[in-house]
Amino acid sequence: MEKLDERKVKILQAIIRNYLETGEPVGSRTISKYTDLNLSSATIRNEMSDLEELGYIVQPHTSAGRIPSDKGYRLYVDTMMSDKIQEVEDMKEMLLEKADKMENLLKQVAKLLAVNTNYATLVTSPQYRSRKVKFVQLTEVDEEQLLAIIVIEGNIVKNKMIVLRDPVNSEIVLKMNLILNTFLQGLDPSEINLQIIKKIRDQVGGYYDLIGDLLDAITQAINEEEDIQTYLSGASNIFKYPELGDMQRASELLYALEEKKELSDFIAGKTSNDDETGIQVYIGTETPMEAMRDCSVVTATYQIEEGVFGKVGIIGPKRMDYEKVVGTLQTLITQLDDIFKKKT
Amino acid sequence: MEKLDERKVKILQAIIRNYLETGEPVGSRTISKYTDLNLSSATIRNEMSDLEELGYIVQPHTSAGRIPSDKGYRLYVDTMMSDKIQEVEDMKEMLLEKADKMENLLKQVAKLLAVNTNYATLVTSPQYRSRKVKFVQLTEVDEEQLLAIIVIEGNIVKNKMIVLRDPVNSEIVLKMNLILNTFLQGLDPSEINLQIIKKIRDQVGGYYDLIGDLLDAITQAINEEEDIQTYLSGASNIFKYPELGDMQRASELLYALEEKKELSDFIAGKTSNDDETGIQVYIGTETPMEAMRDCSVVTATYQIEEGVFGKVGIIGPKRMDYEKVVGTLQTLITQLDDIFKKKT
DNA sequence: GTTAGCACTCCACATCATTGAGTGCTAACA
DNA sequence: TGTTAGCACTCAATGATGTGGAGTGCTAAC
Repeated sequence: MEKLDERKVKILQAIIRNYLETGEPVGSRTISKYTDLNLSSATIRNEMSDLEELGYIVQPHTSAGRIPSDKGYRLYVDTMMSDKIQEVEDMKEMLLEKADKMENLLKQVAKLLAVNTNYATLVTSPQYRSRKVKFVQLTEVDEEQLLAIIVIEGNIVKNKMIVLRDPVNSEIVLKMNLILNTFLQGLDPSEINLQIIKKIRDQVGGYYDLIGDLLDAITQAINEEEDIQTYLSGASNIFKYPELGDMQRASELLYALEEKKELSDFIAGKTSNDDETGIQVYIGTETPMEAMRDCSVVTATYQIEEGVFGKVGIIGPKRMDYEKVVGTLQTLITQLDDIFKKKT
Repeated sequence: MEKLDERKVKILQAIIRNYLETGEPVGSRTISKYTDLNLSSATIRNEMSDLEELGYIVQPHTSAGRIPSDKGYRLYVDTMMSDKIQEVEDMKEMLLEKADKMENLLKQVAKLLAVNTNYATLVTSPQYRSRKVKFVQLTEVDEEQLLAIIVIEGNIVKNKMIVLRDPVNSEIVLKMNLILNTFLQGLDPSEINLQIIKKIRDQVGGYYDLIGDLLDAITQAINEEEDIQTYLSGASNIFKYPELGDMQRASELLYALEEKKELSDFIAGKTSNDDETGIQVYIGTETPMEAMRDCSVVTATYQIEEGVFGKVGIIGPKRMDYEKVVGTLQTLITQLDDIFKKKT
């Protein structure tokens, strides 16, 4: 790739900035006035012609101004963005207000981001890597039901009701409690196999059905919700950007957002590696989804504790305000870090 | 209100049916051919003129056909709908597949409905009337944390981590367990007041901070999620109906759907009274929301157990296929009933 | 009471001209 | 050699205009 001289860079920057604001193709005269380069429109035209040849900008049609290409945006995001400082001080307060439950917190985050940025946002629930059993606790609810509480590494609490086939007495429950804990502590659900079951059965002697039911329930509870939850907010913001707005496109896009599967796979999938802040930008066709060819996606990774990650994604038009979005995400991530540190 | 003679009813019915299918204003000639009345278009015109005067149909503009008014739809829904039998046999199976957790079940329901009907659907989580404590169980997690598990009437399980200010020993935890249960069993969160706290403090003697923290955590856990959750699905279906489709409208509507508060208040709010099946239909301006003036909403109530209700709402264009929607909801409700009965 | 016929209305659609923003190119200038 | 002014050209957007067709209302005849 040819290196751009400084003037070309400035012009490209001006074009992108202007386009981000207006959403309209920008012409040479505009740039001539907009920048402090003091160049006539004609000169700009020549430069723009070059920039187009190099692939940084494109013309939607012959007699229109230029708009940035994906390549142009990419250059802008990679090298030209100044680190704006963000004024999202109040975010933290608002976050803390309802942050008592993880699920609510994440919903809150999604909404907050959507309102702040005017784009659609997607937050995925954290993915717990480790699923080792910390301890199990059985409690009698009534004659017919037993409540199993399972605490997993990272203090995730799961619970499951077990319907009893035969009545049991408190003594048995106590015994079970003890035995289950001895055998299951520190185990992964994948490690709960027939051998373990056999050992437990040998220990207890009898109650085969019950043991089977219990272990079933426990593994089920642990594995439950393995499918990452995703929280979507601000989808209606899509309509604020006319370039996404012809029914057809908007419909597809909205469908893609609703049908979160593919999107959240994409967002959650890649662990960021190149950027130390964990923020990544996907422009246009850099996203894997057809419906999003006119969009850009900015993702960030938050960390709850060692090894427990979740993702935040912002979906907007290609002309999204990258600086603001990246800035907002950066502060958000630090805020979240603070909150989680405090909680633990 | 004047009574319509049989012929007028037939014509009105034909108009509505036709409009439901096509979404276009329907003219006299169409009806003349469409029905088995063997009347010329001129006669139909006269009748239509009458129907318009009576307010059952309207003309979007002078030289166009007629479309049903809200009043017309209302009559149709109230009296003219034949009870179609629905072919949603497979629904039940699909439902059971992932029905292990209430939240997942409801999401599943919303999605299923959206896919089946091609409208947007909204499901609200059940509202538990009774919040009486069944029992409480404290467990030590580690030196710094205590896990409180609270089971509420209806076997709703809540849990909460409590960070300890001072270390405690197992003996104290056991004692607390016992005392908490004796005092809290059968109480509503509103009944946990200073008197109770005082009584508990007297019993334990000391550990004032701990008791305060515990009771705080417990009441918090009980009240948490009192705000009804709502699950939205199939919002992108909106775009399938051109009459909702000019950007402006669609945007407002989508926003209303996303900003679930108002909508879910409305859907959850009224307890159905007039229809024994609990299914209610709101047409156009019968809904309280401005953004939905071009929509109809059909709601149904499901029951988990005595006194525990949730709602299901389907949002579509006024020309929604009322028969199908009502039918589908009816079978859904019975399916849900089955599932919940089985579970308990 | 029903029907045929006709004048009328008005939206939808296509056609056409106009406008204006923007370009590319060339020639002149510094 | 880089910059600029000028000019012809392109093309989307806009608006005016005309036409066709679907549909109505009304009247007169059956």
